[in-house]
Amino acid sequence: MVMEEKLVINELEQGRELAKRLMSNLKDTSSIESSKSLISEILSIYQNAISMLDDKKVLKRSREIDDKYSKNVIKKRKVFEKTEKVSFFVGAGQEKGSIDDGYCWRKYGQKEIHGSINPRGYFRCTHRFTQNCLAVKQVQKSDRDPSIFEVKYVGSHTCNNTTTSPKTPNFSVSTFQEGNTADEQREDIKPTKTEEAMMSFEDLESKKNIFRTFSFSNYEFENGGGGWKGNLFHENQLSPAATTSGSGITSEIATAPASVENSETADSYFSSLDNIIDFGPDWLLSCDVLNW
DNA sequence: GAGATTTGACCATC
DNA sequence: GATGGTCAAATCTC
Repeated sequence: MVMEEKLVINELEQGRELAKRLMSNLKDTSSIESSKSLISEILSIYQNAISMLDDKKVLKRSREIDDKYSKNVIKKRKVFEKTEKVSFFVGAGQEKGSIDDGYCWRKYGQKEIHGSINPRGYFRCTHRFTQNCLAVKQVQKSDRDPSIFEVKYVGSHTCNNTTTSPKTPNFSVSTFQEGNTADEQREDIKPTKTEEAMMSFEDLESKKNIFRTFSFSNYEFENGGGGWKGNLFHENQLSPAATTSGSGITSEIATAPASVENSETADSYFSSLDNIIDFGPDWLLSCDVLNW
């Protein structure tokens, strides 16, 4: 085990001890201030641990990219120069119908993913060749909760075309952005062009709201409409309505814990943390206390 | 017939 | 060698 990993483990162990103390404190309603202080410490420790892991990852990625260009070889397997990956968690009851995100997607592949029950669908922008739009998304039904779809966006739209007028979909969203620490993600959320477009038509009051689980009605769903060209919402062909970049380590994770497993970064962190601390109702309470 | 989806094959990466 | 991402021919839908 390398030194950095030992340090991370040490940090997490400290967090575990603090969490235990926090649990004891929570039984005593008179020690709320003390609990808040402990929570701050815990968060700081986890942030350190995550940052350590992130630094390692960034260094590794940097080496990969350097290798790619130094060899001047075109790789068929995509090496994303842009690390913007977003996961969406589409709520229940949406297997049928459509969520129109205003962009036109074309499915170009589907794969059985090792360790996953459900296949992953691969979509790219219809205008890929006409407008050189490199936006891509991957859609996979959650193994834990079949009513949830996990959607990963890679790249942003450079095309001008949108398929329809803006829609108001009904889905829950949880996001994370690869390569950023949790605090950076919360405080420095910069949407892509796609995201800006989506936010404008969804009438979201602020970027902060994106990181709250939300749902609102969708006319097409509720009326059984066949938007999105009438066929994109069979199980692996959905198109969620909004893209947001930013943190996955937000309250969304806590509100949709069953859905983070395929996230490349946040899920691994949280699956580990989950073994250390039992994220129960108190955890959600803690998030509220800290204004997450 | 045009455009979208399906699916097996190919290939890069790990 | 296993896995995941993409290609492209076959097929389907409108």
